[in-house]
Amino acid sequence: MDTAGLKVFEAVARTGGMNRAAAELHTVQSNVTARIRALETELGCPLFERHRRGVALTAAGQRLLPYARRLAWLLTDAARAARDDGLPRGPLTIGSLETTAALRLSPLIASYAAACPEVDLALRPGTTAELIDAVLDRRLEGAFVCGPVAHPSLVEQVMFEEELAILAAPGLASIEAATRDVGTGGGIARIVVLRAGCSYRQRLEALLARRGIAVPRLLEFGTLEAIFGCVAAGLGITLLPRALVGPVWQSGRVSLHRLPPDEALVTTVFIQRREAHVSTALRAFLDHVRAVPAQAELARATA
Amino acid sequence: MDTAGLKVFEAVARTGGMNRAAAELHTVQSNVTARIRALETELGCPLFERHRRGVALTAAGQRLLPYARRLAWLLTDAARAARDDGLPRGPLTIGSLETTAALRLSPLIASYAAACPEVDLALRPGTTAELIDAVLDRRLEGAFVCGPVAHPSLVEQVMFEEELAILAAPGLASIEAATRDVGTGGGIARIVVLRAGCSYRQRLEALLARRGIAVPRLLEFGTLEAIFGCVAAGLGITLLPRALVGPVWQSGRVSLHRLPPDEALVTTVFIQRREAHVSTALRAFLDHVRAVPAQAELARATA
DNA sequence: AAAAGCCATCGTCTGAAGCGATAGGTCATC
DNA sequence: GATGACCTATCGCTTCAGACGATGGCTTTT
Repeated sequence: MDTAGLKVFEAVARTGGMNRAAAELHTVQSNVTARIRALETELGCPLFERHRRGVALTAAGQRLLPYARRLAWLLTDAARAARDDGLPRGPLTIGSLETTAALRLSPLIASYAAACPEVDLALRPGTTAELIDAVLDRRLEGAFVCGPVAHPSLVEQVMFEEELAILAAPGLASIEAATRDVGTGGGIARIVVLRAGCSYRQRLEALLARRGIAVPRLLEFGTLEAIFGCVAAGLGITLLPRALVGPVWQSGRVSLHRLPPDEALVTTVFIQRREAHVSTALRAFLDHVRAVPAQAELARATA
Repeated sequence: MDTAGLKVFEAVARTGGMNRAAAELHTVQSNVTARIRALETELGCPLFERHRRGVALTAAGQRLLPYARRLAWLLTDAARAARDDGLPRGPLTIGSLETTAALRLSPLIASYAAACPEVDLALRPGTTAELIDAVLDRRLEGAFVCGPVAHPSLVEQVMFEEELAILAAPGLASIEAATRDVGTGGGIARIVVLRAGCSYRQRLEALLARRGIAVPRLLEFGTLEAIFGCVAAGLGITLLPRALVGPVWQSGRVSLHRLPPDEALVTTVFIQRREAHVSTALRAFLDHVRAVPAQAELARATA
């Protein structure tokens, strides 16, 4: 049993046919048949049921398939690990919540790019659920998401702690006033969220529910700037990290209502696949993320 | 890059020479050289430094080596998983603390062997540290050890909860009396432990230390029966699961001193390698272990 | 100086595996 | 039911990766 044979097996399983697998592997069908037969002979049990319109995995094949996939991943990881000489370089694709990117990462990207010019950094926004899927699928080396995650094939480390706050139109004296306005509706006051699966949406809905306010209608926007403008214009309220106001947006355009700590505090964690190779580029990025805010804190403290 | 090449690489790295690796792999040296060269060409970086007396791994080779090992393991796991048809059979090698084996597992082994006659069960005793090493080394499929373990490449599940108690010679009225006797020494009273690395030894020493008693001299025996006889003869005290007295040994030969719950309770966990194939034989064994004590409890409750 | 041990290289040869063609089966359409 | 589309199994041919054995160069030991 070798990797070549398992690659053929995986392709047949995925495409559901030996002809299709042969086309994908740039070889001929007879070859695929022979490899599968050799594999079946070696294992002593059939891996596919042959049907009129293709093949289907047997139980043994289904047991083997995840190993074939992991083997292929491990092989690419091995090559990457061996070639990685400790200097940060090459592609680095990580994901992040939109808010974390705006508030925490964007100031770091320029300095990271300057420190590691050989790295091609890609930062993909998404919701926590989307990013977890992408990391599990190996489309991302890791991601900043809303913690805790507690997934058995992921490891997580706490990177930031955010204080969430209600953002509403200026002039509303309290959360209660803001939420009452949302509750009564009135045609203009709604809750404004970034995307349907946004991590902070459930939190805002739960928060309103605890105050006896039915979840009102949603406004959904693709960018943080649109949300901010919308809130400033008095169209609704939203729940976002308090620190976004000030460094990212000028204060005064919205009123900011703080929440009790148990409702306000969320951790932002960085997730990676367990047992995957951590590239030097990623390690350098995480070191950078951890180091720079600490320096900023230090500067503020000594100022 | 394929498994054959990586197997050669692993053998060269382990034996430290191409000739030695060739002998081990039942091939000729020129072949090994060629495979290594091909691997180095493909990866674009040298894997070995050639010396007078053999070869040494470069940094890249050291990065690659763990992947080569994991690949070989994954391959054997894959074959096992594919061949495992859901019927418990084949070899099953697990480890256990001596006390857990005596108290919990020994009554189950006969019924498990009857239920799964095709399984060749081997139960290896050891200390927690030894068993953890053996599981990590893949010499054991899993082991019953003193929890919690909290090792990143192991998963653990709580299987039993034991109440530890001090066993001493009959006639000692209290723990204090027993420990005082131990503390004063007197030439005959010592603490008796199974083995140097025994899980309960540190616990007993800590327990004595909390009572202000310096750790006295040790008596060390290879079997539980020897310890029991030794304690019964008044040579010292020991710390063992309370339930051993009664089902396993006749009571009356020793006096049993209970401890407060925070000192007495220990969990016995079953550990396995994370992401290793769980054989049907092992799954059946764990089901058996979980099911039979429950039935015994039930029988006792309805009696 | 001789021997032993190590790795690199080369030419030879074999066998695993790729290729192409063919056969045999089922299903959909006419 | 004939035909064509589509699938897998099998066979003979061919090719190339890789195993083999011999040789050479190097260093250390005796």
